[in-house]
Amino acid sequence: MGKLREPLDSHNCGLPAALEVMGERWSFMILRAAFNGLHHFEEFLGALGIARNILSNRLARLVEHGIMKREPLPDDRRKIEYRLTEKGLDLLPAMLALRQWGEKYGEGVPSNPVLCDSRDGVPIAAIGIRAHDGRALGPKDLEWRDRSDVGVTEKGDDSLKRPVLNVLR
Amino acid sequence: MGKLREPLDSHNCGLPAALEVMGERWSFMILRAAFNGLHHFEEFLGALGIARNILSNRLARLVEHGIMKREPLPDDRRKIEYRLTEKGLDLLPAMLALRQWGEKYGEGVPSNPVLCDSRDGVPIAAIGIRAHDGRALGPKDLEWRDRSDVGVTEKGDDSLKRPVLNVLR
DNA sequence: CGATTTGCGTTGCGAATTGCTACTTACCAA
DNA sequence: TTGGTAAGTAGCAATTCGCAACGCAAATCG
Repeated sequence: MGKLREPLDSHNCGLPAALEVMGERWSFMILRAAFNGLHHFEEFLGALGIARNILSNRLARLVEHGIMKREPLPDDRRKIEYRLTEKGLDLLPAMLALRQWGEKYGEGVPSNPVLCDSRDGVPIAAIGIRAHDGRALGPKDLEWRDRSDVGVTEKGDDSLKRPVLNVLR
Repeated sequence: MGKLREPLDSHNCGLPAALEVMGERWSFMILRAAFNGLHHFEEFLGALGIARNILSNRLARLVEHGIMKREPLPDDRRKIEYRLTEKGLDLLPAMLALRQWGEKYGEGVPSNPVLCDSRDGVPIAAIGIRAHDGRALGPKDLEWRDRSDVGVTEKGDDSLKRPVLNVLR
């Protein structure tokens, strides 16, 4: 039957790579705190209910993977500033998508604060899937295609195309 | 800028709610497998390198939280079909955002298969943050605002003051 | 029919991870 | 010097993970 059954390991998917760090407990919560303006060990410690050794471990791991950077402050050399790197900032869409999902299905938890367009102060749109030209796409507008088949044929060989909706039913 | 320091617990953020299930190990990988068309216990078991008891536990938990549904097949009552629910399908944007991030910063892992617009077969756009009207936003176009401040006109512009809850989808 | 295989799940146990609490080291301030 | 703060470590209990073996009902085979 289906020829398109893939190994699912990290050789053909960025998801395992992403989860290597962000899949660990507290990673996303630490990141959220960082996005909300926290920068110091004791701040994270107070805001999340995390144990010291775990926080220490996670921060080291996030730094190690280039998601946060660690630099001692010159004016008080006890203090260490943890800041998001570019790589860390790039996780914002994933984090917001997760948060919006949790908010949609959670027990009436209206998230706060809310991320807004600074131009007009209006909250951002829901994170969603869009076509290359920006059109919003729903589950029925989507299909998995083999990478080698992408762009070359438009309506030629459909043998490698799979509708996403067969997942639903 | 100093006023916006929030408790970060699950009372004002959907992220902890989302992580309650999806933060556990293997949850995202199981979901990815489901999105790729796997439906049965032994299929998941073979595709991911997961232990039986863990898979059993995770599937039960995903079902328990309404992310997947479990139904025995009538033609072979040994077989159980695990399928994504609507709630599970709604995790696709978050999963894709994570995957794209992992792919961007991973060791040259071009993900396969690729999600495409079924209308023209072109791969979808990168998951990103957009304004309510669809404009793509960068990190510098964003600001956190208290929920009570959104919708009540800012900068004297009343044309956009309608309370935006779920603009898109 | 009886024997074997298949699909899904459970149990037991050692290993790894987490969490709690106390301790340490470096620094600043009086 | 004394006291307090910031970051990190150490020890130990509790939880979770992972592997292998076992259980069991439903299908399949001879």
